[in-house]
Amino acid sequence: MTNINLSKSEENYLKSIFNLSEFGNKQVSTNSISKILNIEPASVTDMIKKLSKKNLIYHEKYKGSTISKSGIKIALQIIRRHRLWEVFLHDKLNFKWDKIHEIAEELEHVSSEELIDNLDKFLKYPKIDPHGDPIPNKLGEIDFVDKISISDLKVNEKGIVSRIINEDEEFFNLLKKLKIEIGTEVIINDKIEYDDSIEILINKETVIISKDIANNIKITKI
Amino acid sequence: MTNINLSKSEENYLKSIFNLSEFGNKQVSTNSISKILNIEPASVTDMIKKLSKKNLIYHEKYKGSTISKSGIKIALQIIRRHRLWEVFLHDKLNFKWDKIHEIAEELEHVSSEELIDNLDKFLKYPKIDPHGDPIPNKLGEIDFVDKISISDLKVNEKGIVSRIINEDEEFFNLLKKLKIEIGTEVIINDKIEYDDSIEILINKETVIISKDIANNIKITKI
DNA sequence: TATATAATTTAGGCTTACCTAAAATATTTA
DNA sequence: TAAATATTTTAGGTAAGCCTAAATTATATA
Repeated sequence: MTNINLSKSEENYLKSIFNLSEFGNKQVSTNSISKILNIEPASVTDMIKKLSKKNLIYHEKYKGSTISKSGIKIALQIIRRHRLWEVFLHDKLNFKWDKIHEIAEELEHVSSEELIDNLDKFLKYPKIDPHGDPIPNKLGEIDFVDKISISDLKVNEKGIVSRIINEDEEFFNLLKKLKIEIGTEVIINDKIEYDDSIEILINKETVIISKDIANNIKITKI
Repeated sequence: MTNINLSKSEENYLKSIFNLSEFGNKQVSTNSISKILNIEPASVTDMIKKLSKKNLIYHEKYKGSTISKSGIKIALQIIRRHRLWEVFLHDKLNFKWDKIHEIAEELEHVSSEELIDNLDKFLKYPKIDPHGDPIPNKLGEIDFVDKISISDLKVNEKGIVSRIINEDEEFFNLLKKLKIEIGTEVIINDKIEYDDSIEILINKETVIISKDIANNIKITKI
């Protein structure tokens, strides 16, 4: 079970396929990979063939791709690297929440296992990254929590912000404005039927957020 | 004066050419680049053309290559990244002296300037890396010191080990055996004419080292 | 200085990872 | 369900960065 050495491209495809597959459970279309990676469908087909030959994914012509057990294992390692670097960049190098993703995209492809394990130790084995996403451990084990977003709460229910899905700078700025960060307590005041927007109470202030925003903020119900 | 974005290959060539040129002063042969990078001379010629077109080096057909001002500037930035990462790996992640080079070879190509500046700050602006090599600052300024090696000392002269040139694991193990590290005080007991080996006193122990070993250990005369 | 040898370059090829255009297949809709 | 549309694949092409073999130029040596 020695680790195969994958190229940066192969790693990026595998990571995207894993993410799109919802932890390996869904078949992934060529088009969706194309969109996420900003690469033409024809090129995606090429890479799908390559990854299939390496048994990292299974592919049914014209139907879609499924990630294999070994593919998942590798994808989780890449995600582990990415999230550990994000913790480092945020906690140690004082990067802002919205800048870390881009740099971690590069760092995640430096593949020394010893490097990542030592980094993990140095950071004192963090469980989540600065976005609240769980960090897989050395074995690829990961906590599957926080599947609830603000929009899943009912009126008067409470939650603590645990994870931010959208990593764009604009979204980051919005959250800053709303004074929402990981750990913030949120209470649902009202759900507005007209457009599914939600009135919430944060830090004693009432704000209305759209359904889309609410979907992007995961919480732990309390 | 925006930074050109170079590929990993281009960066490696530029760094090698800079190193071989002795800070830009010497013309570098195609063959010497080929040997250092373990790439066939014909391929080196290809890349030389590419770097020439970008004005990072000057090339005279069949004669050799000289690194340009802007080439030097970029090379120093790559060296800066490499050495800062080495400090991080050694001081923060507790990597052994002989393992850091290989990993830093990868990390040095992650080119975010902000990343390197923040790393520099986090490490408290170190002046030398774990091998004793000086770290260029943000502007590419570098201390040119430690040009003297043990073999340059005369009998009875003293020095403090400041820099280890050879970065191989074997050399590292040898130094460990000899109890030589950066900061160690060395006194020359005798110079043996027969093969130019040198008898030195370290930590009250007398050892004889070959001229080659002595050449690879730079010192500050005291 | 002529010749042998060494260094360098040119020419042509390969793989990776992308592309566009066209063909094949699947899905939606009338 | 047939036609229109969307998705996916195939075919053929490109640039980067490497390769080998052969040609060219420089250097060393007899």
